[in-house]
Amino acid sequence: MRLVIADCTVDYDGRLTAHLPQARRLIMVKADGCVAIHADGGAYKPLNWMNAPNVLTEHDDHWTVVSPKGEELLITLHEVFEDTAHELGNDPGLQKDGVEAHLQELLSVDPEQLEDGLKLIRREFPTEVGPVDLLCRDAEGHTVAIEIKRRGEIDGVEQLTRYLDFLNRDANLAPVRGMFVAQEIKPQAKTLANDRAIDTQEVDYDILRGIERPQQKLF
Amino acid sequence: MRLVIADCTVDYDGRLTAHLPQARRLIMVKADGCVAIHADGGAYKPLNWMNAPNVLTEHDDHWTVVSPKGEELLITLHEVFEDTAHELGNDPGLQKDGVEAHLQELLSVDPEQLEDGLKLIRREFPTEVGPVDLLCRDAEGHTVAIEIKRRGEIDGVEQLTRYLDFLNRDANLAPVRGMFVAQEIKPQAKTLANDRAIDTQEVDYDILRGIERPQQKLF
DNA sequence: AGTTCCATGTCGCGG
DNA sequence: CCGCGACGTGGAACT
Repeated sequence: MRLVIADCTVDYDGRLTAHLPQARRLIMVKADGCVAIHADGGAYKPLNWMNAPNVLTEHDDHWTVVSPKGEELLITLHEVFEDTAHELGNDPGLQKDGVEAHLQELLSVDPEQLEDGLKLIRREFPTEVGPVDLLCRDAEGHTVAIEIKRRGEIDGVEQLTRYLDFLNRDANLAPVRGMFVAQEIKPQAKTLANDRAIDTQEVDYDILRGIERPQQKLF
Repeated sequence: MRLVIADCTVDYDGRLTAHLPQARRLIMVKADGCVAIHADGGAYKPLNWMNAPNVLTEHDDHWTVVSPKGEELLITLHEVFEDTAHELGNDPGLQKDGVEAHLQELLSVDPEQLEDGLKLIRREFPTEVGPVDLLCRDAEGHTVAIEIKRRGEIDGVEQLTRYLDFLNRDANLAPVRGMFVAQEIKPQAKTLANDRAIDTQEVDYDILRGIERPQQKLF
């Protein structure tokens, strides 16, 4: 990884056209060839960047970075204050916990957490417009399509609505009702779901995780 | 901006729980207090980060970064290879061109680029489910709701469909037809729009921009 | 390669 | 401060 601190001007021409006036910034060049221009604020997002793969060419007072997709970055260097490089090696990578896949897994193990008598038919049940997170049968034998999100927003309700449209065309499954499940459901999403007779339910990840391993709670 | 190259182990506990095994990485601390842990690849996104505001506390062999929202980052330093700091000052910021807002502006000036006889009623016409980009009246006096995207995908068609639902409940406006406009419309979006009797139209940003300043083209 | 959907999305704007 | 939509979204999983 190469780190350059410099007064620079930057021009980007690709998916849009953008320009950075002269200022002191960090230019980061990673081993995979990607380039990022950072200011001293604005979270982790750079002001400007080029994703790998790229061809970086250094001239006297400017660099050009060109991607095979026709994007181009021109970095004009007015004064360089530091220019260092370090071998970091391959990173073992991030281990995550607590995302949607895990929520889905927890609920597929025990759908009754959502409603008494609910039994899993299939996880990731395929339809022509994509897979339904959980397809279940309720206590009365009716089919229930369940969409799971970490955060329930209007898009998720639309997605479930499309699934329901298609599922209800299948005489073996119809009538199919919908259930929208998330750790947190936004008011607008709740309203839209209601309007379409889709049940909504908020779930607590920590409680579900606890339920998954009840033996750990005995002591 | 402070740049540290070090062998480190990182634990994050916040919106999710995550862990980074020991490896050599860049730790970037910006003036606003945000922290990012970068590997030597993976585009501009860091492996792990904390957005400002934060409290960073340095101990002998580890740092803790705590945000007021209850997120926490623990960086254990095994060996430090470089630790530098630079004053960058405030950045004048990025100047952009070519995004949706600009497309909307160009088309609002001259809706006839989309269809002969089309007249603007209002830009960002409000409905209960959000603002319609352009509301127009066509040559026959009928209302047309126009949704503009840079890239036309299925979500945009859904969005326009919701607007049409609500607009058509207004007796002063109904019947309202829809037009979906983008620089590029994906096949699936086109199919869905067709199925719902929504016109689709692809526009060329450069041509529109040229049309906006016809006087410049006279010479 | 093309498409879909998730994300610790981030960012900016309007209420 | 929250809600909502755009983003040069990026990235992964799947067809």
